[in-house]
Amino acid sequence: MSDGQGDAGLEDVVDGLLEVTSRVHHVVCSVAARHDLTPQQLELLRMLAVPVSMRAFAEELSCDPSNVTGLVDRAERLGLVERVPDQSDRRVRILKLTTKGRNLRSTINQEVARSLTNALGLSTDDHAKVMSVLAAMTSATKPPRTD
Amino acid sequence: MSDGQGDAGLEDVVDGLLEVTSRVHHVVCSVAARHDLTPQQLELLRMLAVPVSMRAFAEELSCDPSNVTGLVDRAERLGLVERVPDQSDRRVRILKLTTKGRNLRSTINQEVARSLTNALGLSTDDHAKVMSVLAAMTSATKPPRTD
DNA sequence: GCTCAACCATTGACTCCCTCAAGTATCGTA
DNA sequence: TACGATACTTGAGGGAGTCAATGGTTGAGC
Repeated sequence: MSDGQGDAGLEDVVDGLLEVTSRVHHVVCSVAARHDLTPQQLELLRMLAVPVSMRAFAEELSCDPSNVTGLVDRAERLGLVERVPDQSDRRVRILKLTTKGRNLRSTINQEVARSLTNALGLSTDDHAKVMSVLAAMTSATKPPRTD
Repeated sequence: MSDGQGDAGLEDVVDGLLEVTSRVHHVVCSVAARHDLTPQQLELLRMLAVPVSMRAFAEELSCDPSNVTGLVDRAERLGLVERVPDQSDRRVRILKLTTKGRNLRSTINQEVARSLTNALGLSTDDHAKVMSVLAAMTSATKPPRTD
């Protein structure tokens, strides 16, 4: 519509991408709600496959460290995660899932996979083709630079 | 890892999907921040291509109507949107972009498209292949049922 | 025509998410 | 040992979101 015809399909790709993103978000919220979690708490569980420091976690999330404090406060209150003091540096707290947290993480991962499959019809698609498209997108630039 | 080999690739597809979703979200937040908007305000602009009632908007967003009130309050304060009383039903307020809102919407759409292209390497991909994958996902089930 | 249930939008109370600015404790180094 | 960096926390403040309750409006039945 705007300039030529070179990018004829780009607008559609962008719209499709945003639509898919919206559906994924919807699925994630729905699974989270089922377990009385916020989407952020669910994301915290997903990211804690391996213990990390508060600092490292804030960087992975690209957010302020003080935000992680609050996030972890609430997750700790739910008994999902614990702060373990680092042996070599007493300033550092290592975030680790509790047994309850690990179990919930596993359950949630399964439910997210199943719900996404239903919501997006993943099972009826050619996984290889889908993967190649997704892989191309995520490998384009390693750091999530936005511009 | 879990059961057989039938779903061998599903876990990877899910992970890839969540990774792409995360990157898209990051891009959207970044574009929004550039214009002193929250991601939700940006989404509001995107969705208001055509005027709708508060009620209809809440349904599109799958959220409580009172949330829309707040969202629109802030957008109105920024001069991006206005509430127009409906002629045929005086309970209803129609949401309409102002000229400023329409201009910003257009700018933002371009910026989102450009940033997504950069962040996900869309330009180097085969648009047709990407579109066919995205279309399959969004057409799988019309209503965004999550389960 | 009048009444009453249903409906649209708003308000207030509450929680979570998030950022920024300060503050505390610890580390590493000179 | 003193000092600048680093890791985390705290407090203030605002947006996002839900729920319950309220006011104005509509529409259907009597």
